[in-house]
Amino acid sequence: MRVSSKAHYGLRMMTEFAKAYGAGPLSIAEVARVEHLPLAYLEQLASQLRRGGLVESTRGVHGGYALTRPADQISVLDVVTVIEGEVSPVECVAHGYVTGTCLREGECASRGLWMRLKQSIDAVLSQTTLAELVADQSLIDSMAPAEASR
Amino acid sequence: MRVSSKAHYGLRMMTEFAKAYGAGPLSIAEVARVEHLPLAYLEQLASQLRRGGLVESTRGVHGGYALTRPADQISVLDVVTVIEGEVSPVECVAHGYVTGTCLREGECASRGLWMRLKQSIDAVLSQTTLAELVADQSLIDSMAPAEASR
DNA sequence: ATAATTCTGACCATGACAGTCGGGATTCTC
DNA sequence: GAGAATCCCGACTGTCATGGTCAGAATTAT
Repeated sequence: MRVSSKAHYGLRMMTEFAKAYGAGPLSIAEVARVEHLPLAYLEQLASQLRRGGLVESTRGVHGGYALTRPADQISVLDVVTVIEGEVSPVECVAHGYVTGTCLREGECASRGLWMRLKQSIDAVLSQTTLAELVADQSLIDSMAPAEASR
Repeated sequence: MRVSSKAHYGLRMMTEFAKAYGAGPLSIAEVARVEHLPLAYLEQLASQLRRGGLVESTRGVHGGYALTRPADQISVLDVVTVIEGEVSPVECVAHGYVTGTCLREGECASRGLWMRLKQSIDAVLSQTTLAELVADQSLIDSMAPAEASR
């Protein structure tokens, strides 16, 4: 019951892309720098995000990545799904589940529980967008200077 | 973002114990039989559940395991927690988290998100008790014969 | 040309998961 | 007391996901 740090990294990268949205592509070298994450690893994640359609890339000298749509139209669920695959506590409540695969199907009492759980998780993750994360961060940053001056 | 089958097995075993509650201990051999789960593996899980205080054991010929409290006082969260440890999407929202461990603490915008997520998951899992799972199962069983007669 | 980028595939170390196995300790039943 | 049914425990194992690293190719601005 945890989010992989892979997905977490991906999300952090996406918030950086969100901040840079509209100002040309942002390189992962830059992301690695400000987020203190391993560059080679980010490369992989960025590729996944691109294949998932969340970002588009520009190669060459002033290249980098940019969101394919505004930050308020990309939810955390979108990001997590692209990186970790569908979030589903057990196989039998996944979207692509084929009826009959689970032998216990008929007599399974906990399926309802898992479905409620999945819905609950999906709800939280889909309600939060990258735009909100960025806004929260700005808020935090604006308070930070006072505290950081020790 | 998934529940291990280990925890799932544990839960299934617990519902069997719940059904047998009040009628003496239930052996894991019996559980393995009706749930079609590997006995040797269940032994390990049962030990964990005992160490976690959810069941108590009786050795010897008519031995087995029994819940330490009524099924309506044991939540799914209790079971999952004993087997998988605290359910927490990321380290920094875990119960025993030591402030300062995460370098980004101050400027982390997603922490609020993870806390909401954890709360949401905990809520779903703690609201469902073993008693309810058993009740659901009885309901299913009472409908099943008609359908099973094909 | 060269430097900055993305892109790709291969590689690797570690640990969790999902078991299996062997034998010991306890307790009921005969 | 012998045996059988149990729980108990530690060690072992194979497979897979995670969290990376690395080398080099392709692309593009300067």
